[in-house]
Amino acid sequence: MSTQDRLIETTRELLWERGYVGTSPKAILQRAGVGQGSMYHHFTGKGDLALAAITRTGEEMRAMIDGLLDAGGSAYERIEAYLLRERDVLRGCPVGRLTMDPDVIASDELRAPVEATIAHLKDRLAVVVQEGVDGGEFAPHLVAADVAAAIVATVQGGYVLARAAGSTDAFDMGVRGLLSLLSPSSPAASRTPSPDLPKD
Amino acid sequence: MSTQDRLIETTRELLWERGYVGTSPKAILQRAGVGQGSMYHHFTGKGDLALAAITRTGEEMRAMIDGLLDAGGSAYERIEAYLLRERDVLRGCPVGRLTMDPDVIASDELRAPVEATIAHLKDRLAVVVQEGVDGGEFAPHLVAADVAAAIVATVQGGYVLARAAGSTDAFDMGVRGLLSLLSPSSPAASRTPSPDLPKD
DNA sequence: GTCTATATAAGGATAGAC
DNA sequence: GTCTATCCTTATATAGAC
Repeated sequence: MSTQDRLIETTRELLWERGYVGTSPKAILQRAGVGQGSMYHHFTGKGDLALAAITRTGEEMRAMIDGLLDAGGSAYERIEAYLLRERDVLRGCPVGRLTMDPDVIASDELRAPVEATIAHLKDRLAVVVQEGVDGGEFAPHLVAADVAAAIVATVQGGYVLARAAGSTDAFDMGVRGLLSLLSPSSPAASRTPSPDLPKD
Repeated sequence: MSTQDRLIETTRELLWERGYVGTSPKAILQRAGVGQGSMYHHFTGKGDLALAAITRTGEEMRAMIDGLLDAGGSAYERIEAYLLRERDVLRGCPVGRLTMDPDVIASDELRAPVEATIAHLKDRLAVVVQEGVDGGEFAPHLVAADVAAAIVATVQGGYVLARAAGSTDAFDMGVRGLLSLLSPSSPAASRTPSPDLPKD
């Protein structure tokens, strides 16, 4: 791995652990094992390096989301797959946590990849929810975009609950609660989409 | 207001805006308009002052929650009142945002009031949800504690979505999505709890 | 390209005058 | 109780040697 890559990867780790304001160039350099000069050779400064790191984290997350939602199965199953995917819950979301960082939010450049990643997740989920509504899996009055936002919010908020309590339990509870609301009629039944009906 | 109170109030503001790692004693003193000596006279240091500030914020929030949930109305109405209460959405939650602060999470003392506040909110909502289930307002298969966690998570995550997008819209969408899931059968109908039936 | 040295400011706390 | 002065460390960046 190149020195430049080492810097980006180390920065990704530290941004995840401590956020932007909590991460110093010195901490990055020490953990990466490189000198000051290398960093300022490849990047103009802390912000520039953080931008590269956040961008890469966002790309990775989008790829993971696409992988989960592109897999087969009913709408409910794909949403369930997203909600139940393995996570380091107590570490929080490497993208979402940046929204609580004042310097990230204050910079349109740093916020852009965060916004793009969250928007992508919401949009992809909205399509799945709409498919579920159209296929009769979900209640017909549901607004796909609203439910998608609720799904993303439940996950992001689940991290908050878990970290507040110092335990992953609250995250799991929130996810279970949301899934139970998504399947109101038959909680334990296998859910097969009803066949398409002629629309007239 | 005493100097001590000025310090606490100013610290609450800054913790809300910038979190713990992003808030320096110097910034507090400048905004409060007091000298170094006063702070170190009343508090042992930054952490001690932050503890007082977080504790007060937590107490205020708990009082507000109780006020909302103690008010009359159906279970749905009280949950709706909590979800739709006026908020400075783009500022985030003054308690929840602290869970993303590495130094707060690393300190059991600083985390305690955060945990207590979130737990109180979850517990109070769980009681309301259970009342809604028992009264026939909500689907009988719902687990109150799980749904309560989903409600809190939707709000906390809604802040994340809103701040990522730089707009309050996503917060409102998530709340609408959750409310629509809570009222699956009759989205627009007025919801009157069905009368209690004898339990045997 | 990478390193060490240096510079300026800020973070966080102490000492002691008033 | 409150203030200013001082102290040591860290944050962030630049300069220049190799």
